[in-house]
Amino acid sequence: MASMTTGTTSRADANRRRILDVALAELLRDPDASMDQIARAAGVVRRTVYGHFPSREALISTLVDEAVESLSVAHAAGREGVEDPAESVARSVLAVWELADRYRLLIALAQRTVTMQGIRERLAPVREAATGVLRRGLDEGVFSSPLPAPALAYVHEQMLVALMEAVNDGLVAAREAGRCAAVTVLTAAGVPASEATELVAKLND
Amino acid sequence: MASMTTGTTSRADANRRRILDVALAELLRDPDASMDQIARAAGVVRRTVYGHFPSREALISTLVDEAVESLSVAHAAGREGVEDPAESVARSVLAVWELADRYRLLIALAQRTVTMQGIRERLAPVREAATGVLRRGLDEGVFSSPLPAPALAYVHEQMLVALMEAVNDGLVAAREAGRCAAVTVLTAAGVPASEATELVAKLND
DNA sequence: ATCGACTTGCACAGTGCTGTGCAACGGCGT
DNA sequence: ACGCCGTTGCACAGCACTGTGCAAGTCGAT
Repeated sequence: MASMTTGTTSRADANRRRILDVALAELLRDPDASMDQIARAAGVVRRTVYGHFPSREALISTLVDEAVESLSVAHAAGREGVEDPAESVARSVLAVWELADRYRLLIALAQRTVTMQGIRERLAPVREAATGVLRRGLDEGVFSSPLPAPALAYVHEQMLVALMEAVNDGLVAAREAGRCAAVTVLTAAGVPASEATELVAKLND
Repeated sequence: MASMTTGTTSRADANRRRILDVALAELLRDPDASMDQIARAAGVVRRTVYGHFPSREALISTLVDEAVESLSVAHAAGREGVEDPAESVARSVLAVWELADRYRLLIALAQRTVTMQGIRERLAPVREAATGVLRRGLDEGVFSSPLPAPALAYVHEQMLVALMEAVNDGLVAAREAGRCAAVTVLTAAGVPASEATELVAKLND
C-alpha cells in the first residue's frame, strides 16, 4: 500500500482496467457476451472478473458510466462560450466525433441486434436502389452533400429510425410524421428547406 | 382438403398466421424473447409453435422475409415512373412510412439493446443540452425544420450513428468523417448546404 | 524469507432455454 | 360415427450461463 503513491498502479488495478477495456469491446461486439468470453478476452479467469465486479450488471454499469461521462464532457466543451447556434452545433459535433471515433466501431455494433442484423442484411437491395437515386440526384446537382451516395443512404435510413422513435416518444404526431420524414430527408440531402417543404406538400395533397 | 378452396383458412393456418404476428411484436419488444413467451402471447403452447416452425431461427427468418418483402415493394412502388430524384426520394419515403408506421414501434425497439438502452438513458442530459441549442437556432431562424427541437435532436443523434457505420464500412474516410458529420447535421437542420460547408471548413482550419 | 493481496482452477447449485418424444384430446369434414 | 389433423400437456436430455466457495498458487513488497 505504501508504494501506491502517485502514478503507481497495482497489478490488481491494471487488471481491473484491462477487464473494463476488453469488456467494452467484447460487449459491444456481442451485447450478450458471457462473463467467460470477457474474462478470456482479457487474459484472465472468469472468477477473477467476479473478484472486481460483483455481477455482470455492475460491470456494464461501470462501463456505461465511463463512456457517457467522457462524451458528455466533450459535448459541453465543444459549445462553451459560443453564442451562434449553428457554430455551437458544429463545434459540438466535431468535439464529440473525436471520442465517438474511438467508440465508433463499438457503438455501431451495439446498435445491431442479431435480429436487426438479419433485417439489414436482407434490406440491402432496397438500400442499393435508394443509393442509385441519391447518386443521380448528386450528379444532377439536385442534391448537395459532402457524403458519397451510399453513406447518404445510411444516413437516410437511420433518420427514419430516429423519426419512428420520436413518434413513439410522442415528440411528433403520427399523422405529420410521414411528411416531416420526407422533408427532413430531402433537407439532409441538401435540398433547400423551402423547396423540400413545398415539394412534399404538393405530393401529399 | 377439398374445402380448402379460395378464401378458406384452416385453423392451422390461422394459428400459424397469429403466431407470426405475435412473434413479430414480441421479438421486437425483446429480441431475446423465448419461444415460450411467444407461444403464450399467441395463446398457444410452446410445443405448437415447434409444430409450425422447426426452430427459433426458422421462425425469425420467416418473419424477416415477410417484413422486408412488403417494405421493398412499397419502396419500389413509391418511385416508379418518376424521373426527378428529389420527388422520387420524397415519394419513396412517404410510401415506406405507411408500412414503417405499422412496424414503427417494433423497429425502433429492436434497435435498442439492453446495453444500448442504458447508454441512451444516461445520455439524456447531453441530448437535452443539444435540444436547447437546436431550439434556440429554430427560434432565431438560423435553423429550419418541420420538426420540434427534441425530435431534431433524435435525428442528429442517429445521424452520427449512421456516419459511424458508414466509416466502419469504408464508405467514408475517417479523417473527413468529422467534417462530413458536422456539415450533414447542420444541413439536416435546414442550414443551406453552402453555408454549412463554409462554417465547418472555417472551424476545422 | 515471509506476509498479504491478488489470482487461479475446480467444483457446485441454480436457472432458463431449446428441441424432441409421446400419449391423450379436440373439432371438422365426410 | 369415424378418422384425421392439429393441438395439448408433460417429461426429458442437453446445453450455456450465473454467482459462489474454497484450496492452492503467484508475485511484489517489506
